[in-house]
Amino acid sequence: MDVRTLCLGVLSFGDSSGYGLRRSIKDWFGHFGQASLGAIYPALAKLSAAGEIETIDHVNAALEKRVFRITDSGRAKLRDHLSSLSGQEMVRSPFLAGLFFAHLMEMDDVHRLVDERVAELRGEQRRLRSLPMAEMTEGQRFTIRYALATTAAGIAFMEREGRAIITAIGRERDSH
Amino acid sequence: MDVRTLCLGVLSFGDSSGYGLRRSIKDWFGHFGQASLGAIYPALAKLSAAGEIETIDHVNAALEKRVFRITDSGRAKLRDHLSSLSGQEMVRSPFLAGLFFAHLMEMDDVHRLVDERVAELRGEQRRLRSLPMAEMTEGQRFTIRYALATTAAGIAFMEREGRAIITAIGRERDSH
DNA sequence: GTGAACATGTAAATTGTTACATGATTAC
DNA sequence: GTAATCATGTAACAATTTACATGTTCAC
Repeated sequence: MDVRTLCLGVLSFGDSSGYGLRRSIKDWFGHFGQASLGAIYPALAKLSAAGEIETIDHVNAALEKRVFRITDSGRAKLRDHLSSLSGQEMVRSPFLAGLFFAHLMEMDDVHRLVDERVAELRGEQRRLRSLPMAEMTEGQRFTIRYALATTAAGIAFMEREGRAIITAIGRERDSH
Repeated sequence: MDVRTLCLGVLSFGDSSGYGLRRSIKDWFGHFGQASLGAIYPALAKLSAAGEIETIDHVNAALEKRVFRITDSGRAKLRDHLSSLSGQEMVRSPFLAGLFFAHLMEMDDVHRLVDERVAELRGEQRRLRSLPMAEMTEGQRFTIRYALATTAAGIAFMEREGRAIITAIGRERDSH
């Protein structure tokens, strides 16, 4: 799902500003997609030009704020994208990349990487648990349970082996 | 890790052609990074221009094949990149995106998505298990165990809830 | 009053995907 | 002979990141 579709996805639940979209994408979609502001605003411009979203007039002189609403054409486009999704997952993990090349790194950096990963996992767990599951559809709850299951497995693994790998890498280094 | 660094990473283990790099990245780094041929060849051109890799002369008139070798400067660059890695992970999951918006999809598409995800997970598990862990460094083995742990959690979850979610979404749809 | 969060946008640069274009080798 | 795999590269296009540039509102 690219940024354009992610935006349509959020807007299918209700109107939002560009800035609000960033928050929503981070908070609700964090476990399967992400988008930065610099990608969102151009995406919004393209969606507007294509008539898939429209700007809602809105009374606020001081704070410059544009609110967007998805159109019927936009809803159709979203459905369109959904029907062509695949089951693949793309993971980019600087953490695992670092560990894979730990033999070329400073021990301090390896240590930091492990600590950061644990913090990230716990943060993700917190985010997922704070989502209002009671108000969600079956599909939405499913994605959260799935993400919680893999996150929990990551945390359990790190708790079991996170400390040990540091000393193991150190030992391996000494023996060469 | 971008494609340039991924290439340097493979080449730090031994010489390779552009085509061979694609295979190696898929087979060894599949759990933390990916790169297509259309990205690898331009990356190789840039690395050559920067003197971080060099072409090895090589006797084969018929089959056009260039073999690359990492230089000292390339090894330094790789170490450089490694020291600035972070513990974040970026996941792009069309599968979870689809499930999140299952209420807008055809049931057939949801079904297909679930089946594809299970197949992907099993394929990934097979790939990870086929890697020669005995010949690897501690860090490399760690990345494989970590990936196996999260993959196994994904498979277990799908086996537990994969069938049920289809019927649950169907029920939810009927009741509205 | 100060810092965080809210708010919008542009632009340069980089990055990457997909398709095109071509041809050799290997195993069945 | 034919399909898969090996092999290199380009080009059009799409997408994204990061930094720049500016200003408001709110809570402490």
